[in-house]
Amino acid sequence: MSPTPGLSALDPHSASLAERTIVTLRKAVLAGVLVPGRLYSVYQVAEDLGISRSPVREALLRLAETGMVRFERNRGFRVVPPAPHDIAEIFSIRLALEVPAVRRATLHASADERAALRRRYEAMEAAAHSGDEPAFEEHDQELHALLIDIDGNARAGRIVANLRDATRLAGASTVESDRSLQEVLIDHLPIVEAFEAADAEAAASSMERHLETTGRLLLRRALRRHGSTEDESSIWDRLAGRP
Amino acid sequence: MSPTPGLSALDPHSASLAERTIVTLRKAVLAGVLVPGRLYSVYQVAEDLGISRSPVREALLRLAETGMVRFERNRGFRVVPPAPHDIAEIFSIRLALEVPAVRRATLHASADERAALRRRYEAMEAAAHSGDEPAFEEHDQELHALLIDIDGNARAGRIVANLRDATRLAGASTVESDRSLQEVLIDHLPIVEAFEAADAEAAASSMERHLETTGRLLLRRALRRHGSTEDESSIWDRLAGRP
DNA sequence: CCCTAACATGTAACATGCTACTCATGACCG
DNA sequence: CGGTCATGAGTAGCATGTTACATGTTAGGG
Repeated sequence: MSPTPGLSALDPHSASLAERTIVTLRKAVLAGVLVPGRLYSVYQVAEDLGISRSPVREALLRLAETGMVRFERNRGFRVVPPAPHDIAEIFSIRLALEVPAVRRATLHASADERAALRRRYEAMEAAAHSGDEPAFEEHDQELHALLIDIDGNARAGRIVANLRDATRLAGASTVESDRSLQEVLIDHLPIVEAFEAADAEAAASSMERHLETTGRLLLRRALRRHGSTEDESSIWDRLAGRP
Repeated sequence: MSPTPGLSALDPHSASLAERTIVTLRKAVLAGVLVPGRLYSVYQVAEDLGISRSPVREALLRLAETGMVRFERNRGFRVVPPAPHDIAEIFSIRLALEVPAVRRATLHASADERAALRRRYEAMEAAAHSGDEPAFEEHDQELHALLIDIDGNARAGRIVANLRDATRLAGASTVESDRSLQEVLIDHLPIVEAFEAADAEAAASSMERHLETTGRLLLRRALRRHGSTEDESSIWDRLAGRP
């Protein structure tokens, strides 16, 4: 059969409804439409979205696995902001995965990949200058994702993406109160520079520093929000310490 | 379609039905009741188990997330044995997570926890001596789980458990062909000894050695099964290398 | 004989029905 | 007045109905 160039596909076959619902619900949570702590029902959400309960339940189950949401049998479900301990767990794992990933990625990156990372960083930069925080967060996420992609470990990529999701609630709208976008931006710069210079060790240690400062910051916030008097460093060192 | 003999009876009577179905299906896969490659349907499995499609679908979706199973829209689902690349991915992640976890666990373990680990090892030992491979595998899994438990990172524990599951297919019934239970057992001994001696560095490096030898072994097997001529070390180093 | 397309079959994905449970409320009793 | 218990509303979890689609089969045209 003769191929028909230019007629490849009408969009990547629209994902399943459940899949799209995950995205929708994530946005709703981040936008504050779904308030942490309040009790919701699958019933109600399905009606609001104009779809049936099945895909909604499926989406929520997925989000429940990341810890973003918790089901209460015969009661409903809640959006749960991550507790301090969760933050520490998450960043401990991210440190373990992303630091070696960046080291390997730096060693094996192609010219195209270097250019792609640079473009991501410049997108972050632009978003920072125009003060577009949602876009900034988006590009931040994708920069991290790209590095893991280059490393070639798709599973690790999915794990890290899920972990990031779970922490979004702890950071999102309060980023600017503690740290300007500029500060977060320059936190990433050494990673990108070391990556481009093919200095794997420098890239790895830059990533380590970046994740540690970000993690500790979010941990402090979570402790404050919880009204806990516990010490940040003791929790951090216990779970994410690297002696 | 043909029935699936040997697939019946939901084991424990607790938790949700979907949860129990996950366990049942995992066992069915490991026992070879659900054959890799063959096309099954939710409909059929539900009937064999004497329950409805909902919990079965939910369970399969969970297993699909770990990569143990793959859905094909409007076709059915398959059990997929891990490809060589998957094995390398999985062990790369396990190395990243378990090595630091053991290091921290060793530093912070209580006397009770030391005793518990010792008991696990002795259980492995007993299973090895009596040649009970399923029990051996079980205790092996639980020894690793216990170490992560002691580290206190529940998320990491779940991640590693899922990864282990995904590789079970690659190892399971063929352990003895390449390696005796005794060999696997003594592979664990230095970890336990270092743990008891509170020598964190030794425990970490023993774990690293253990995971590397096991991972490489399973990788070789997967390559052979795939009829691939690719080099074990090039794949391994690319994904799990630690320069 | 090859190619095409209508058709039949079987399925995941989605929609809807049903049930046992949780919990708030308030009447009733000590 | 405080505590117990019926009761009713509302839900997750499970069961079942429905739909759109991917694929194997086969009839029909060249």
